[in-house]
Amino acid sequence: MKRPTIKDVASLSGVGTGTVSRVLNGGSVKETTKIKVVRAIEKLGYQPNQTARTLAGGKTRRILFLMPEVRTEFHWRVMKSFDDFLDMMNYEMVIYPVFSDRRLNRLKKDSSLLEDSDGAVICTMNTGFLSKNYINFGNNIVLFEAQSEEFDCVYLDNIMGGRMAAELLIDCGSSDFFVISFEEENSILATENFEKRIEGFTGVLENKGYEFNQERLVYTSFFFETAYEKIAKILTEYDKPGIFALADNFALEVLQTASALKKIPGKDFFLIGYDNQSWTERAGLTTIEQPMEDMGRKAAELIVQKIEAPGQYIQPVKFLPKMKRRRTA
Amino acid sequence: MKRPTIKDVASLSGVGTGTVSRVLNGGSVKETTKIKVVRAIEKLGYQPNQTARTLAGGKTRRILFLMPEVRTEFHWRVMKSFDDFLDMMNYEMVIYPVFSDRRLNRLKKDSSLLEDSDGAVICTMNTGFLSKNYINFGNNIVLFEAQSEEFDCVYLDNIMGGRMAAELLIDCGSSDFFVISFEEENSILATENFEKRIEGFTGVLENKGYEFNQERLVYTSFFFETAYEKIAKILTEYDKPGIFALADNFALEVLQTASALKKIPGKDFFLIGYDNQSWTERAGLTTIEQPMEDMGRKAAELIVQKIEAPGQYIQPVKFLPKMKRRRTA
DNA sequence: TTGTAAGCGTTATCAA
DNA sequence: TTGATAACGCTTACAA
Repeated sequence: MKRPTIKDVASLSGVGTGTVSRVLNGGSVKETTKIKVVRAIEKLGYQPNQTARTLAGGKTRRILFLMPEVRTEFHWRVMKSFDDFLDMMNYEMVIYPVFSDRRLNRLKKDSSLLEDSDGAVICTMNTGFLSKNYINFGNNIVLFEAQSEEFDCVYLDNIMGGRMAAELLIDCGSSDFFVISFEEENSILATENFEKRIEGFTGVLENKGYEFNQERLVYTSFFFETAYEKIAKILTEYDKPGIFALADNFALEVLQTASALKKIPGKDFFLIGYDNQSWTERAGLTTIEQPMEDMGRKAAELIVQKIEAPGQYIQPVKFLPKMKRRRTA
Repeated sequence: MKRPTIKDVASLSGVGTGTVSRVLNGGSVKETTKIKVVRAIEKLGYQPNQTARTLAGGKTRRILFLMPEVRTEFHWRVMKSFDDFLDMMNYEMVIYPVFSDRRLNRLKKDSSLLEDSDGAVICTMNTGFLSKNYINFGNNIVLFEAQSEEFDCVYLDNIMGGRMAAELLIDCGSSDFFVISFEEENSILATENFEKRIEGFTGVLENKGYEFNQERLVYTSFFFETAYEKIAKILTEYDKPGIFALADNFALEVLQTASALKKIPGKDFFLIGYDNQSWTERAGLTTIEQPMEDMGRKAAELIVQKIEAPGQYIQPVKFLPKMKRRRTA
């Protein structure tokens, strides 16, 4: 049994296909005919064919969310907030995980997925590939966690975040400073964000005459704690070291190492995280907040705006970090 | 500037569209004309329009992966392995995260997304909603981490996993047994898997005359460690307790609690995790392996098979858990 | 307010 | 081996 088409609906309700299309898409139709059509639709269990719609120039009401990473609390919360707004506007979100170069190349090679979407949000990704014109996104693009002159974008002022961390740590009385960062596994993941945090951080230190060199940059990983020894060394060899963890995840590792060593945060050492993840308040971790929900929602607003009112100017939206001061610094 | 179509290629190379289509899809074309066409394609930078292809009767070569959870190592690795095979077969994977009832209802209400896919894999979800016929998936469905008579499915024998845990813990000499589980946040997430682990576990205990009641079931959460006190109590009040953590995540919490309490795993208490996550070997955690990569690949094989050779029998594929014995038990 | 018909970019059939 | 042409199911002028 074949699936009913718009023609079946039209003939069953005794109208033209144009009329059916109009009731489907909200054109003006007389109330009585509308009722006839709706009844036929229900009777047949008709569902419009999305492929045909797209080909005919219609909208999909679907937005593609490109993300190189989906496992972090940050991305999870951004995604949910993004979806909340989209749902309200009657759009649908689909995730395209870009966890490898291969996935990215696939997208470049076959852009049908993008064409089947009204727009795309590109999240936490190196955007170098974009300007190379590899991909024709049809212009409905919003960048997330990236800065750009050419595209609408939503990002946090990471340099300021780094500065705030340095200033507070200095205030606390530290004179030896360390940064905990991570080793990237995914070359697509935008690391500029982390570099800017470091830039802001070391900028202030230099300014105030403190030393900082590459040896004070410790690498761990997002999902496995791998820097125990190095952190332990910092905690034991320095007096009141000031540690800036570029993500709350890393701060957790410091906290646990300290706990094993019986070092007390806020007294024996000072620690600042980044993100303001949900567990940090309970843990008493001083951290730099990223307003994830606000940022996710803003990205959703921008992409919907672009779709529904094309031809606007590029809007770069900068969010400001906020210090959440708690026990560790 | 409009994107070139097959017509542009045809006229530039002086052939008909049918011929171009044939070189694109591997029909028989004379070598010399083929060269002309290929040259035109390259010159124009022509890319076939997937939407038109689909409408003209083709497939989308796209598979939707429905997941209620994307943050765990388990789902991440399954997803990657799944994608590896799909990519090899020239399919494209897209994720539809089902992190709320609302998302699920959306899918029920508007199934265009599903129709735009050649098939769907439904992962770790309560499948009750499926039999209600809410969704017409066009029959290309594979269930993952769920058991069913009506659908192809890939799952692990969780009852056996539970049994193996109980037997080993008994062997180790424990006589007090505990299970660490989690509190669900997402009603769509299939909890049957966890229930079956418990079922197998307690089944063996009862059989061998050991007591187990609800009070010995401790709840924590996947992403936040919330059971410190309860675990500490178990570790201090019982002699050589045997602890079965229903996921490695929970086992990690036990390990950390024990470390703070100076209790030695494998001596003061025995601990078995579940999954065989990548950090467990280094940590010396005894755990029950789920062959994530094999399972992901199998699901990919099944869905491709269903798409390319329809009308097969339902295939339920059961994987067997494997004990990875290490220091903690 | 409505129906008709011309696209949208392919694939597939059928003559040539 | 080819080219012309009819689908595929919809949207959207345009005319009535």
